[in-house]
Amino acid sequence: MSQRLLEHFRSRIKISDEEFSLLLDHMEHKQVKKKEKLLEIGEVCNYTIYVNEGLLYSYSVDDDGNEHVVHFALEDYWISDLYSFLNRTPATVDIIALEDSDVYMFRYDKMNEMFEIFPFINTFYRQLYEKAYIYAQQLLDRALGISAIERYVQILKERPHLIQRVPLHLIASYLGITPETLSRIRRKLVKR
Amino acid sequence: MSQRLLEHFRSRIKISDEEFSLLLDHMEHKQVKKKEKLLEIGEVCNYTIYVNEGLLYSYSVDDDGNEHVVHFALEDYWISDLYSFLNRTPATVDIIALEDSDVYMFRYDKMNEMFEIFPFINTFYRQLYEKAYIYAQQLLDRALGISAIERYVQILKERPHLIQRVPLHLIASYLGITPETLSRIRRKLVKR
DNA sequence: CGATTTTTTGAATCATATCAACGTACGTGG
DNA sequence: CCACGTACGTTGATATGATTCAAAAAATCG
Repeated sequence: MSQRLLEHFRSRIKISDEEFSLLLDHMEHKQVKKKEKLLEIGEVCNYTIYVNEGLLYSYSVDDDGNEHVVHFALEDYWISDLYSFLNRTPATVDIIALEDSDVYMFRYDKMNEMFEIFPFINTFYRQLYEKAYIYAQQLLDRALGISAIERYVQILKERPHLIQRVPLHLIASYLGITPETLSRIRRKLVKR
Repeated sequence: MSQRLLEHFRSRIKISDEEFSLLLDHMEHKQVKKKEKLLEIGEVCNYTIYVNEGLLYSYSVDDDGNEHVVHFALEDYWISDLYSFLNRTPATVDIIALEDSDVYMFRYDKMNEMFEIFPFINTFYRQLYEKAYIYAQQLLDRALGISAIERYVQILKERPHLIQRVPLHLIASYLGITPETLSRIRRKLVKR
């Protein structure tokens, strides 16, 4: 069911049922199995992915081979390697399903066509990226300004579902700390 | 002279001289003196500011009273408190001129009007925020994944002008480290 | 020039990483 | 459906990088 996706668009722009139906024709619908890889480092990213059901995440690998989780996308989130997608350069992240998932995808080839057929998609994406940018800035501000324990508490508050559905070592990686440190933080918090 | 701003638009969208002229009529042009404040924490942010000449920066103040530099905007950059601007909520940053500057500003009241008169502005902003989002993500990835010294080296490489024009304690604040640590990092680097 | 701001230096302390070991849970093939 | 292997989480000891506080040196401003 694409009800969630329709609501998602309607929260930002005016779109009729017919327009939405037409738009859906330009998207791809896919079921992905847990652990399935939707993008591999080095490939050019051809999709922006909307998560209708399930949970995907992306991670980069640094020069020392350390993985670093960049983004978790659960229901109603988008995920992609935007830089690779827009600039047609090799992706710097893997995107992998953490759970069996149901996704809708925009293919790069169709983007420009879409912006012509549906001018309102510009408005939609402008608003989407405004929000994404603001959120990234907030995370950055926190990453630099507050301690690991406070960052964990923030995430507990803001995205509680994440903690329930994601293994702790991935949360640690997302927070930029080691699993050991996260374990110790959690012990401290329980004691309180 | 608004030549730089015209180029700035033309790098993203098609815009005729007349359209640009009309667009300019919807913007405000201002000279600001060094140390002048363009936005104060608590106010609602009414502008997105384009830096034509000079250098502005924004910083937040955390619960412990520590200032944290969020953004440096030199020539051809934009600066604002986007969350405050879009949601009409109190700003969380001050915006201050670090040098005498020359800026063009979009006022909030006129934004919706502008999106109607100039539909291509949606496209422009979409692309602007795509880029801003990507950059913020990169910074975040670095903030969490690499050490202070590597972050400083990165900024040296990517925005060398910044180091030349901005006091080091503000660079330190931007990197999320203390001025003392930055001083020690620089000593190490010189020794190499 | 004097006053203020900026940068540097040193010593003690704190937060987090690292390395190593162990316990637990989990799913997968037999 | 059980047992084994792998993935996940915790704990301890030690090392490292960054902060804090105090002070002095250097640069900049009016």
